[in-house]
Amino acid sequence: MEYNFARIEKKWQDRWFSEKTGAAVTGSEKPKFYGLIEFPYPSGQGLHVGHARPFTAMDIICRKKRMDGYNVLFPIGFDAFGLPTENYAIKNHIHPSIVTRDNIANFTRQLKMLGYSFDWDRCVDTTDPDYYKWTQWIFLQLFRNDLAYKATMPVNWCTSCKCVLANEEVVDGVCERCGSEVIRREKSQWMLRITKYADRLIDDLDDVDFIERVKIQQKNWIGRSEGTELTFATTAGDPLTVYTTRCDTLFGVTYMVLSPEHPYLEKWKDAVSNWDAVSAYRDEAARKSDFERSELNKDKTGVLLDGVRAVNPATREEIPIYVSDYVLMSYGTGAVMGVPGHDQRDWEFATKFGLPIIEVVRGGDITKEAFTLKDDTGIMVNSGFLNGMTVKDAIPAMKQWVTEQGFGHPKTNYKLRDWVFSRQRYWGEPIPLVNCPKCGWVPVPEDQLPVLLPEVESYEPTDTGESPLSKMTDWVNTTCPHCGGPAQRETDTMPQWAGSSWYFLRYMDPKNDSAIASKEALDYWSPVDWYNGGMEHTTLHLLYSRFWHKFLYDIGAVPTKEPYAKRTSHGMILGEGGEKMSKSRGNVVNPNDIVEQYGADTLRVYIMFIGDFTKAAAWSGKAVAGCKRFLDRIWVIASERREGDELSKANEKEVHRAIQKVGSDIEEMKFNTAIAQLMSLVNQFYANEPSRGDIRALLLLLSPFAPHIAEELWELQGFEGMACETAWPVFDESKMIDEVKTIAVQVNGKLRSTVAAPLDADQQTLLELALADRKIAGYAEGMEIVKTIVVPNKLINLILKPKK
RNA sequence: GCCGGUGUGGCGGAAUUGGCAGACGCACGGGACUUAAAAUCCCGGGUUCGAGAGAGCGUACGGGUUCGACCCCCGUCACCGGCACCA
Repeated sequence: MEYNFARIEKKWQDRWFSEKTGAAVTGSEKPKFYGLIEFPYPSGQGLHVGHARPFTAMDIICRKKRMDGYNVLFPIGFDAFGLPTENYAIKNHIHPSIVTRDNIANFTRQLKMLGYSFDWDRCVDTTDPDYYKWTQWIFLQLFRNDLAYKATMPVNWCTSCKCVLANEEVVDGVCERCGSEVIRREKSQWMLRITKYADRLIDDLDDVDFIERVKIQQKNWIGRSEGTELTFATTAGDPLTVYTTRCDTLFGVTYMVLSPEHPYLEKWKDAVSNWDAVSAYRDEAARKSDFERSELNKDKTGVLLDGVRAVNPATREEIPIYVSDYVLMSYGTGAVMGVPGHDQRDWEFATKFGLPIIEVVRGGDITKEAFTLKDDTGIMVNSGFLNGMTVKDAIPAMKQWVTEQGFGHPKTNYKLRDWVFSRQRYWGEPIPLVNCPKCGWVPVPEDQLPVLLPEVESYEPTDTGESPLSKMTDWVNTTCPHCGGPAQRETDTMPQWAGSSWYFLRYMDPKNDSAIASKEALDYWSPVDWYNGGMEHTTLHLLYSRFWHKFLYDIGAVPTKEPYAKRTSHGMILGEGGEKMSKSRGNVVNPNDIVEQYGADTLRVYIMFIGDFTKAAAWSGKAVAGCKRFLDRIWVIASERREGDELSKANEKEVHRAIQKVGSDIEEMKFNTAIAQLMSLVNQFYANEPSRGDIRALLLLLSPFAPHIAEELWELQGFEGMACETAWPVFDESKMIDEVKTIAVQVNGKLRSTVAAPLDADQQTLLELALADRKIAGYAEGMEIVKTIVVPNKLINLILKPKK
């Protein structure tokens, strides 16, 4: 009989979906396991082989967990709001909701074709009003708790998408999505106060099992730094406050710098004698994008503020104040103290402007570059009461001094900024607020949610930068929920990150119409036990969703502080030549083609065998065929009716080892070596005819990886039920023992021979066996044994030296 | 520049974390079956020298620790990812 994968895969998928073998049961007595993958964006291109890697991995884990007796929640959904769909809709004059519906249908078909054991009854779609009702509800809670606010600020503006971008969406000065230029633009935007959660987002990482590089990347992104705020008196009267992490260098401050956006510039206008030059510099800086301003190795530029001077509180000396765009308004206070001896940027500025450079930490050569080391090697000099101390001691000493003197105080700063939450686009969740001339911003009452996205004629972006919704006057004009007077709806929509910030909660109870999910479901399923996803989401989705979840925890809406107990990450699938897959390179592999040619099981096995799951891996068409060959070999050996329900004597050792190895490899995401182990087992069966019991074990081990062929062979062999619903086999360590061990024999640390020895042979026995070996005897000739090192059951190393 | 990561045959990758480097697969070579080819099955293989038994050299490079190092330590180089005038 032939291995007809197309027929078999269709047959078993129909059966799994009709019998709902992937269904999760809220409240079951079994232990629960919640395995999560990042739900896909349903693009027009359809499923990519890149999706297949993490999806197959988590499917294998979840299938194994079910066999281990867990009540598994393994859900799927679609993150369907967003720009590509909207752009496609505009270009082809099809409504985004229709584009979305078609794309979801296509994705669903493809996901089912790969045999993933999702609980399809829990499928969510972020563009479904029954879903985004709750996205809007969460926004309203944020608003009520003063975590959403409107602010006019310079924002990143994509010139092509005609839309505001979050900092995270700007990559190398261009739009992450379309690659167009991003400029700065003043706009009034809804903001979320993620910065209020900065400390908890860092500190609570200690309580979760995330891979280390995710934790480090999140910490770096949040960028907490412990420093000091210092206040300098000025001749203009206004005290000037700066932030520094090196208050120990205060005696070395020889000038001050303000950012071009610093409010004091306007304030000091009359006191500044060269205002024209200052004003011109400021205007020039304003015209530049953030990217231009921060371009690599740019020469320092700046202008002296002629007429105002600051006073160094430590030395009491007057020092000049400059304006320069190397100081950012958005970090710290927008002003810095210049310490050219011990900060490289200050050193460059001082060198260019001929400012004095004072050494206050000994250890470097400040005529050549700034000496920036902060460790114990530096000793304070030219620094009054700090002289002779190490930098390490000087920092707290200075902190204490400035605090006592009233010049400053300790201060923590963060690189993290608040989250720009508005988008001037159509295809997103409407922000459920009404602007009333009398009452200000008023939330839409919760019983009126969802605020539906209105049907519009044109959803094209406007040149003014207003949302397309602003043209819908019927929809925009409404009454104030508070005073009943005429008012206007907010026309901005939410960013794509909104719907994905809480979707894992909705899976727990997806049809609930009175809450994001029932308390019972939240208590039962929380937290997500294992979340696997891409590293590219570490500082966006993963951080945003942790923020929302902590907020929901604070208002009592969810039972855990953290949403995800464990986070792992997979490597990218690259094209055949090791380059990123892209349409322009023409190296994109379509899963449909692979499934058609080899079947879903082959694709699943190959994508897991391709290499280390955590590292990038290049596609190989030849190697796919090798995996098909592996399944063919299984078909041949397992489709034939076998005798004997026990494991065969010849194979039992290898079977037990495989049960152990495959099981532990799945837990550790070492899928490639798990499959290698299965291949070895099949090779073993080709050498020693397997019993029916041997085949049974093989099929169970195979079933998470290649579930269709495993079920078909399971049925052919006449085993009961379905393999995917059978318990994972148990290994017996005592059956895995070799009675005879091959022992490596080293002479002076070099491998010279191997000998066969009984299990657990002692040193004396091993020594005798080694010396009985012809080659070793040759080496030992005329030598004496100085030392013998034995690693039980592994190795004996003889240290020899010539006899005197 | 800073923070992470990686570097092993012709190729993808293994190595119980200090104990026989190269599992498993791809590609390749040889054999069996076949009129022939494909498919399948069996065998082989790091590299150099050697007819051979065998010996030397081998985990990016240079040192070190150790009876013993792909693994630990110090230094260097290359590539990948993230951040980047964050004071």
